[in-house]
Order: sequence, then C-alpha cells, then structure tokens
Amino acid sequence: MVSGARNMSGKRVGITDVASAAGVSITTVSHALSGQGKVSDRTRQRVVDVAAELGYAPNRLASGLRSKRTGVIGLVSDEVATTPFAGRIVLGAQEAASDRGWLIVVVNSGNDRLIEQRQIDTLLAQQVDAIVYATMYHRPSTVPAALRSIPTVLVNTRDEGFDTCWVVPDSFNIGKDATSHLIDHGHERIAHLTIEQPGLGRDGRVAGYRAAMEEHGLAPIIVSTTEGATAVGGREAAEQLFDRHPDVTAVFCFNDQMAMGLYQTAAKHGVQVPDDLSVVGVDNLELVAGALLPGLTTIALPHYEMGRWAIDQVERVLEHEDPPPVVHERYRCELVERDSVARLRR
Amino acid sequence: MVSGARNMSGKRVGITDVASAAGVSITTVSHALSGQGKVSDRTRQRVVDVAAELGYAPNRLASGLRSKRTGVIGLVSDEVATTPFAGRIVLGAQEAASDRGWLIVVVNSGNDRLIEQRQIDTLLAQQVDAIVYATMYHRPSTVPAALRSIPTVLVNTRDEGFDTCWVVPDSFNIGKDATSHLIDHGHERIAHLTIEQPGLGRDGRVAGYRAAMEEHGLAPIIVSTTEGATAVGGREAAEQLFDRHPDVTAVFCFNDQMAMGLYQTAAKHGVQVPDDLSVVGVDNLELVAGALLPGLTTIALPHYEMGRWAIDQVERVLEHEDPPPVVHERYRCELVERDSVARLRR
DNA sequence: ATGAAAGCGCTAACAA
DNA sequence: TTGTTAGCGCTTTCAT
Repeated sequence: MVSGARNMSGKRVGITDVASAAGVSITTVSHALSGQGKVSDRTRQRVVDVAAELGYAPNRLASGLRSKRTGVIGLVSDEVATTPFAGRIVLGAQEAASDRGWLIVVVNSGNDRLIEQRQIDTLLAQQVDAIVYATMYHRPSTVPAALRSIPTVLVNTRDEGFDTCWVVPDSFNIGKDATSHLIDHGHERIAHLTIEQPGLGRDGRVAGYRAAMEEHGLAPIIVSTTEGATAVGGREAAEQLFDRHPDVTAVFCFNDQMAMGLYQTAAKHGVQVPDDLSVVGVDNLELVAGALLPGLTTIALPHYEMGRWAIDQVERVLEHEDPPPVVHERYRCELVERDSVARLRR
Repeated sequence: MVSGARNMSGKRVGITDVASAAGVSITTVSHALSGQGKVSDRTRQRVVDVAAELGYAPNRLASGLRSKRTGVIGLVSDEVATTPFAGRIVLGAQEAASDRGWLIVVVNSGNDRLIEQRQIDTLLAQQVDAIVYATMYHRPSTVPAALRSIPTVLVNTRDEGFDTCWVVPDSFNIGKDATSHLIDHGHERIAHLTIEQPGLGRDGRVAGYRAAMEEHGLAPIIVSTTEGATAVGGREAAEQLFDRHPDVTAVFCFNDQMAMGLYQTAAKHGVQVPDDLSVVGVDNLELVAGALLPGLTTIALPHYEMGRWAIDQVERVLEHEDPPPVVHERYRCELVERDSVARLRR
C-alpha cells in the first residue's frame, strides 16, 4: 500500500487498524514493529505483513510524546545561503540522519542573537533530541545557554566556556600541506595571500604556512587584504604582491575566491598560471576551483564529513544513558590536484 | 527565565506548572496563551507573566497530537548541496516559516526515487502540515503519489498530472529581457550560448531570445554545447562561436558559469569584455557574476522569493477549511547590471 | 507470548 | 469567564 494511506473512516491508518486486521492487541503491534518486547516470530511476521499491506506508519508525534524521543535533530547555522558550504554540512548531517531514520530541522540565525534564541526555543518546543550548532567559517563562538539543556555538537566552531563535542578542520595542516606541496615542486619564494581579520581558520593557515617555510629555511612572505576573502580581496592583495615581491614563483591563497582574484591580476600583468606562477587555494569550491582556467589545485574543506561526524556523535550521546566522554576532532584536509601548480625549473 | 527550563521535579516546565503557579486551570492557561477562547484580560496577563517567569514553552508534540497541526513544513528537494540555489530557496522558505513560528524540515533525494519516497514517508509520519517540493533547475517532474494526501506546493517545477500550486521563474522573459538589454545598447549581432539538453529553463530562454531578435528583425545565432551548463561548456561553445561567428558583438549566455567560460575563451583570443564583446548571464551567482572581471551583468533567479511564496501558499491552504483555488506563478526576473555590457559604437 | 490499562502534555468540547 | 473531562495515537508498565 501507498504511504499516507487512510482507513475506511477516512483517517490515516493507525495502530488500531493494524491490530484489528492482524487479530492482535495494539501492544503486540507496537512490540512487533519496534522490536521491543517478546513476540513470536509468526505473530511478528503477520503484523509486519498487515502493516505493510495497510500502509501503516507510526505517528511519530504520538510515539515521541510517549517515549521522549522524536528522531528529530535541530541544525542551527549562522548562514545557509551565502556559500555552498552550508549545503555540504547540512547534506552530511542529513544523510547520516536519514541512515538512522532521523530528520534534520535546519534553522538559521543570520548571525542575529535574538533570532538565534527564538529559533532554538522553537526547536526545543518541538522536542528535538539534540542540536548541531554549525558556523560557516571556522571561528570561536559563544553558544546560547539554552543548548546546555540538550545534547549539543559543535561544527566548525568551539566555545571556551562549554565543554561539548566539536569538530573543526585542521587549519594548521591546511597551511602546512599547501605550502609543502609548493616546496615539493621546487618553489622557494612562496607567498601567502590572506585576510587581515584574525580568525581560527586564518590564523591556523598562516601558522601552518610559516611552519612549513621555516622548516625549509625559507623566508615567509605574507600579504594581506582588508577587502575580505573574495575575488576583490584577492585582486587587491595580488596587486600588493606584484608590486612588492615580483619575484615570487608560487602563492598559497587563503581561499579559492582569493585565488580567483590572483588569477585575474596575474592575467592583467601578463603573468601565466602555472608557468610563471603556481597557485594553491583552499575550499575546493567546484564553482570556482573547478571553473578556473587552469583548474585550481586546492585543499578541500571537509564540510560534508563534519556534518556526518556531528550526527555520529549525537547518536553516541543519545544511545548512552550516562553521558559518554566529550570528543573533539580536527579533520585533516585533502589536497585536490588540478593544474595550477608547476614544477619550478631552475 | 531561560528557555528549556525545568520545574522542581527536574522535568521541563509544563502547562500544569504554569496553571498551579498562576492559580488557574490548565485550560485557562491554554486559552490565555493561544488567544483562543474567552479569558479576562487580568487573568491572561497573569498567566502570560507566570509563563514567562517559569520559562514555559508548550510542548509542540503534545499540542500537535491533539490539534492536528504541528507547525512543521517539509521541504523536499532534489539537491541541497551542489549549488547555492538550494540555499536561497531554503532560506526564503525558512524566513517565511519563521515569521509564523513554523519550522522547515529539509530532506533531499539526490534524484533517487526510492530515497525520495522514504524521505517523504518520514515527513508524513512526522505529521508535517504541508510539503514544499522543489527542484534546483526549472524542469517538469512527476511528484510522488503520496503528496496528493497533503497540501503541496511546487517550486521551480510543475507536474502535468497534479493540479496544485506551483511557482517557476518566467524563463521566456529572462531570454527576452537579456536580449533586449543588449539590443538597447545598440548590438545587432547577438549570439545565444546555451546547452543541447532541452528543459523548461533552457527552452524558455531560447524562445525569449528568438522573440526579442525577431521583434527587431535580427537574425538569431544559437550555439549550444553538450558539455553542460558549466565553465567548461561555456568555453566549448565559445570556441564554436569565435570560429563560426567572429563578428558577433554581444552574447547572451544560458547561465553565469557558461559566461565565465566565455570570458576565458575570449581572453585566450585576445577579445576584451566588454569593449570587444558584451556579455549577459543568468543566475546572479555572487560567487561567479560578482567575482568575474569585469563584473557580469546577469538576470537574477528569484529563488529566495519562490521559497517565500511557497510558504505563503501553504498558509493560504492551511488557513482555509475548504481548499482555496490553486494558484500558479511565473516570477518575472530582475536584470542586475554590472560591467559586462558596453554600448556599441558604430 | 500477549494484552489491559495508564498516561505522555496538551487542546477541544462541553459544563458550570 | 473559568473549569472538568475526554481524548489525540502511541509506548510502557504490569498482569495474565
């Protein structure tokens, strides 16, 4: 039978319909379908068959009310629209939830504390089992106090004053791996294009870049912009770079969008990528890294994986009566090779 | 009081806690808070104050079970991650829902009918009040039969065999407006770069382009690619264009990504945008249209607005006992001017 | 192994 | 205007 089926009185098929059709009590139906309690195999099979035939699906409102478990997880994020990142986190969380028959309710605050508070209240009133709190950029945050009353997992962020599970990208190694990749290709005069504004992601990448350079006895060249991590910012930083350090042979950019700006400024100056200049970005935004010519070698941010990880942790917390130990994770990020890095010929 | 507050027995504050604290019955609390039934202003005020003080929020599971209204809307989409479009639709729906104290549950099918069916079953079991069914690209679809048992609004798509509200972009006028904009700037040899694969969005834009050209007695030049609506497809189509129609002075591209490919091929051929070639795209993807140099003039797709519209329709259907007339909408799309169109000097 | 009954927290119908 | 009572459709105790 099709889902959303009705019984003869026009109401959605309920547990009593199944019980009477199978000739058992509603308790037995509940037991047979949920796998709880003891039911003979013959009875169980009959109940399952009848339920399928009638197109029965338990009303999750009623079961949630009684069992205190709704199978709904709230996902609070600061932005869901400006970048495709949000989508990847949501998708990972969603697929992990779907595997367990759970649902994700996404709300977004637009970085407004009042709206955020209201949204969380709505989620709590809806009796969500847990909340995943995600920020679109790797940065610290102070999560609303209301989250302390419910299992919470943080994605892309952490809160000094709140001891709960979190997962972030390993920003230090993003910087180190990107830079090492360029060093491995024979480059020595390697610049880092970044943004002025401090942040967990930015600072980690800068530190990783410095570490890789120093490890090889190379002098770091850091150029930053106040324009933000966009193509415009990339152009601005690139102009500074070409002006002050015309001899660099490779550049590690804070993100793919800044790398796009660098491509544009390079073209304007008649500098060819990768022949005259090798470039590495961060994000692996298909829309940018995959679309640039030549394709941009970049480090992929593990948004999908972090979304999945968050739901794994939610399950771990919900399955254990006594709270399991709090876990933190720094995801190592993969370098995605395209065509923007050339071996330096000396 | 903070939300998610507990009473002295450690349970979440309930309606009985409020009732006894305010010295009234739970019915009166319900009436006072919901605005239903008759309650004196003094009593209402007292109840509201006490509820606020105790941090009470009604359990939406319990109220939904009784009232048959959950305040949760399901949003089914084929993709939520690959493009920022999904985000805009979700955001619009979400903000409209939030205005009404509703919640949006997003599920995505990844274009897999089986997964789609399962996701919809989960939504129905969760007793969502309505479902918004959205596709990421403007195309026809056959929605699952289960949606006929619940108020449904279609976004970016319609179903021949299912008479329900839908909203799509006005693709014909996208083509017509984009082309007219170029004609208004004095261009006459205007090509249209598009994809081979037919579709509501593609076909409408092609028709609109043809209409505008014919209206001005100009000969249409259509170049299409089998590579898909990406930068790669744009490059491929652009190569054809420069090869076969080197004299065009303006191009209307199927979307921003193809326009990006055109920019790249133009640069390779030493053709300057906009001095030698004017370009118009479609989508207004900030990541592309805003990042290209020069900035791309493009037609914005009304994803956010369609998301909001869908929730408006949901409300209209839910508020009326007897189903109100089915409504369809073709959103006229706005041209966003940047710097890729120049007046033709003859 | 199965079923009767209680009750999750609320709203709707009805009584006072 | 306020309160009493009966469920909403399930799961959970506790009998049998």
